[in-house]
Amino acid sequence: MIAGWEDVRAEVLRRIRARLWAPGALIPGEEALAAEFGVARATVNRALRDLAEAGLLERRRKAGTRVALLPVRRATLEIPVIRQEVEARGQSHSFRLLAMRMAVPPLPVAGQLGWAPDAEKLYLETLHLADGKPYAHETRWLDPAHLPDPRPDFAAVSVNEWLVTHVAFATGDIAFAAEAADARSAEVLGVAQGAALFVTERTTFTTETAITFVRLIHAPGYRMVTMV
Amino acid sequence: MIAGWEDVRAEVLRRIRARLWAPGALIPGEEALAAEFGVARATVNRALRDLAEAGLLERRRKAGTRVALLPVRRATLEIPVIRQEVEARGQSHSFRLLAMRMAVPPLPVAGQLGWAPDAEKLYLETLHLADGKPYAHETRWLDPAHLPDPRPDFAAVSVNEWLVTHVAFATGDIAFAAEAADARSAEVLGVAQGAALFVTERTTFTTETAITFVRLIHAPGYRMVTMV
DNA sequence: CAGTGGTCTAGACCACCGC
DNA sequence: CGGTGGTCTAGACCACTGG
Repeated sequence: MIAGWEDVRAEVLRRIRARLWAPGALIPGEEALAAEFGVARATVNRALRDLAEAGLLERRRKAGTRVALLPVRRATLEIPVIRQEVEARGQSHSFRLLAMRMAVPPLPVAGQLGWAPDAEKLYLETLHLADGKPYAHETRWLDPAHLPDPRPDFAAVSVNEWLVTHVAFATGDIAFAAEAADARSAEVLGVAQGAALFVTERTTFTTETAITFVRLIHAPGYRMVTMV
Repeated sequence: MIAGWEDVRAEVLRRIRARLWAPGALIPGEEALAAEFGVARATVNRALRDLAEAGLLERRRKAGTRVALLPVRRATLEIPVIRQEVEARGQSHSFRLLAMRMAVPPLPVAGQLGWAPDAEKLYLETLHLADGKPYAHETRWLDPAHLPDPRPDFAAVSVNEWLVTHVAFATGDIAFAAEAADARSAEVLGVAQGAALFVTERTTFTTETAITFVRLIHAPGYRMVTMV
């Protein structure tokens, strides 16, 4: 018995899996499916839209709905505040502010953020600890124009967390890579130079200008996991 | 003028950014917002549901809708077939099947997949090339029970691609990590042992049983990028 | 131009769960 | 228990775009 949109989705999914509807094939229109399942068209729409967002269907007006030829796997990553991430592992989080100074960012950084190439910005370096052991080495460039006049005490509240809770949500991009530990990260994290480390880079923009660029160099063994 | 659900979403987002609705605060109910914006409640619902999925709002029946205290950043990764990934970079994709044999998987692999610890499975090793240069080293364990009787010619069609197009869509998990190149990967990819490499691990299940476990060891310089 | 998906509406019922 | 979000319906109009 098909009642809700999740039932519709399940049935459509079954037909795709069973190859009743082969990859690339056109499936019946919303109206037809609504009639077949005995539900409203809006209910079918909800189900098909969900499958399309998952990458299993391709929908175009007038052209109809097709089973995706090469279903793109979409994985959703949750990127929590470091403190949450550490505490979720049952460890206690702490951090040390290693450096905070005004400086001119490297050209590639300034370029990506759309900052003037010789303008001084705030540079922050933080070591995050889990149960007192090095967890991640954070280096960050921050446009101080986005800070309130009495600057927040970043030795008490981590920059990461202050920004998340006090700066307007914005867009940005995230990149992941594997890098060999440089001298500084090796020293800070207590690993050998050249060790393979997982690096996260995030750029955050408000509607127009870049707020911050942060590199998070994770201690060895770090894995980023997601469910599909 | 607010007309569609995207307008509602934009306005709600504006109020969150402007801190008219502070983190943790209860926002008006759907009925109230619908009245204020002059739209149907379903339209408000669509907008708020979208923001909740994005991690900016927390919604609970009876409790109402609150602005998330620590907005979880959610990033959606698209994990294409390797051939698509390479071709999207404007390069030509090719591959070489380096090994294909029946063998007993290592205990951790068998364990994670729920396979009997001493059952033989199909082991496949593939080198993917972009413009003829090593792009990724793929090692895979595959349950041959999911293959048709005349086994597909994996020297002609990459395992990756055959599975995507011929095996029912399923669930699974994905993990990313940085690892030092072992002897084999170093040799195959033409890099020094110990080089920092980006590794993707995927486990794929049908409704009940595991189909395959694949490790993709990317050549140096690989970056996985996502937009938020 | 006509068919398909995208969306809106007004009203309704219901599941959940804080109070 | 009662309020809130979750969902369904029937009908409608519209945007897009393939033929």
